[in-house]
Amino acid sequence: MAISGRKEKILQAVIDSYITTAAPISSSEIKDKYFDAISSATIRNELAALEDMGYLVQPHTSAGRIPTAEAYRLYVEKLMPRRKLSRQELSTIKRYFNRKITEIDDVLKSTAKVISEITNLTSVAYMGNIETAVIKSVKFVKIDESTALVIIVTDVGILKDATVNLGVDVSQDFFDRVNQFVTEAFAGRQILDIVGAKAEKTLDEIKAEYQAVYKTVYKILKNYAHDEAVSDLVLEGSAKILEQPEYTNLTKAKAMLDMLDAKKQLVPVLKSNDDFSINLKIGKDNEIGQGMPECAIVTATFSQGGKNMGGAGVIGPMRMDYPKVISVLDYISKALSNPEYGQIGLPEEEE
Amino acid sequence: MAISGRKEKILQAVIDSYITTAAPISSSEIKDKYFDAISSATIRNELAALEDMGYLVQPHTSAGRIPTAEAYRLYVEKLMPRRKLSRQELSTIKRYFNRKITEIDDVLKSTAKVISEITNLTSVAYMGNIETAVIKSVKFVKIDESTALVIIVTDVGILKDATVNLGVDVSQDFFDRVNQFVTEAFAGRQILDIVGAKAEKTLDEIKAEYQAVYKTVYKILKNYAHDEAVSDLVLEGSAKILEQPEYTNLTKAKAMLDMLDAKKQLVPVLKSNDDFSINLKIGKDNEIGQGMPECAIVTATFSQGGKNMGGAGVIGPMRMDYPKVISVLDYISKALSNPEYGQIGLPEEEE
DNA sequence: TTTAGCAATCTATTGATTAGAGTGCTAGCA
DNA sequence: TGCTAGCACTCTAATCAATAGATTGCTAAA
Repeated sequence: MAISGRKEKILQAVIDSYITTAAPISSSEIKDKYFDAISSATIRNELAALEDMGYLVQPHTSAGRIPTAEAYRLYVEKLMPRRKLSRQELSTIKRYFNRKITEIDDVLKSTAKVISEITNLTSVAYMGNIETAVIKSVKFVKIDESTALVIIVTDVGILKDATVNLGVDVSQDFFDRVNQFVTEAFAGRQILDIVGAKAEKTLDEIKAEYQAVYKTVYKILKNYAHDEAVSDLVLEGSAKILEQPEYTNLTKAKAMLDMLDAKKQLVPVLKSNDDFSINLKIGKDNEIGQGMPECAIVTATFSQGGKNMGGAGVIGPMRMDYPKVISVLDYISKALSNPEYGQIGLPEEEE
Repeated sequence: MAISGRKEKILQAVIDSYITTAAPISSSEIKDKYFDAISSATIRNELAALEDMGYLVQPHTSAGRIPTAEAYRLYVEKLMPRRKLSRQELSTIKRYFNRKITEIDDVLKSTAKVISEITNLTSVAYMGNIETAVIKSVKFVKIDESTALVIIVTDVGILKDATVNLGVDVSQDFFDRVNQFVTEAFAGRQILDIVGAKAEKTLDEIKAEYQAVYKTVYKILKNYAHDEAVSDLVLEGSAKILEQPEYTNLTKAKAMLDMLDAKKQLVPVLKSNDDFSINLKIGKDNEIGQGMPECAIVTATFSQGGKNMGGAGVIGPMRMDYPKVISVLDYISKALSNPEYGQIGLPEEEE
């Protein structure tokens, strides 16, 4: 059923009000604050209709109305006023990204922090599937007599490096040759390919002296392809969830925080539906097993060269300031997708 | 005033009971569960005396007694039964540390995780002052045409590297010479010395082509000497705080979580009193500004070669399972202080 | 189609009452 | 001198009834 213009306005009023006050709104309150021209009784009729349509509910008979998940969805898609970031918000973002940012990890941390600060919600940032990254080069760097640092450079950044124990002291010359060998062996290929291919190069084909390093790199890549996803999820401001009135109920708060603590569970929810740049999951959309409390998750993805690099977003009550959240996410998503954009993503080089 | 043997036993009974039940204990309950030989009236007298001595309080007149911070302190120092780790706990620890552990960061994460899992409390792990680390070598590694990775190897581990933009494509030969130069310039010295010394080498003394790299390394070290401490603090299981009955009060819970969120505040508290291997801060000891809720912080430090490397511990209600907490911390502290101990700290090298 | 009016419903708060827990004190006993 | 039984006293927590207030849905009239 199509929704009339007046109904739309009333629904918007209810949502606007609920987003700021967190309390059910009554027909007379709507009249006073939003519609001076029509009576509360008329509004009541409209409210009843909106309730029939599934956009509103009453906590109990003698209470006002609150929006349903369906209402929020409509709100975000059609009703919501679009807004721009304020000068202050923009400068907050810039401030965060002007710090030293080197590894992928740092980008995630900064992103999550700034989103949480501006929206006052729990935020999350994660990296896209690293498996599809293409390796550009591999280097062994000698650290001391018997250990080396393995550095794997990919098109999406430097992988968190690992040290390996070589057992014996080896010459610089050997390192040079090894580096040439491993780069030749791995460069230009996707991690997925390398790990996925069955018994790709039998070890026999490899010169004996390189077998150990080959195995080492292979093992590191395999690690990344599998369980590493979890560590590349950064949460910020999980305590902020408690500021929301919907989580004054301690049981709900606990459920929420537990879910956040077990980051692993979040990954599939966050990574699903990555087709759109802004993604809204609300109410039933994001059931994680049983214990998932009612909440909304808004995420934005960022990509470079058509390749999905990762995403970031907020987790909070369904009643959240969508215009603000979406404008922030939109900005940051664009910024991260394009390093030139506002200097974000580039380390500051001056003093 | 000295405390009689029977008072000690009664106090211990009160604390034992309170640690497990979280409820005030009455004189008759003490009699039933711990002292069948003497009457509840006698126990009441002793309890009144212990209250006068400052070891017990009553929430209200018709309630039982609960221990004070003072009581816990005495408990940990004298009364508490020492216990060993169970086989299961040991295997949990081993399981955590058998994963790939490379950078300092990973050690902190694993340490925090395992402590939190075993004690069921919020845990924390941090790195000691990096400023006193002695630099062993510095390396620039070429990543692509115009960027390089800076690796600083110290006696406490590899510093998280920063990428720098070189602007122009430089030859491998240049890298080799640069690496020799920076290592000569910085190796063997404490970060603190380098940063602290005023205008140590005027840039004029340095060959023009090396000035940029010199400045880069200097800047990185300066960063480490200052604000970097915060990122080297890992928290785990902050939601666990909500499982404790003392934080069913939402205001208290919020205060606690906020404090944990603002990791920065924690640093001075954690790093104070690092003289002892096990450190107990309880009640008033750890007032952080105004909002700090009543809680206990138990930390252990670990060191290598007499040098303080960092610490780890738990944060929870004053009523916590001290015997367990302390035995875990003690074990982990020893393990981390000595890499040979139980294979902890060494990456597994097999499959 | 809108609106005024009103009965009906439900929540939230208050106050009073009660049952129960636990203490402190007193007086008697070994 | 130290222990204990007994009892009055205090405080909490739970229950219940009563009340005030909020908000609706419905009806009938404009």
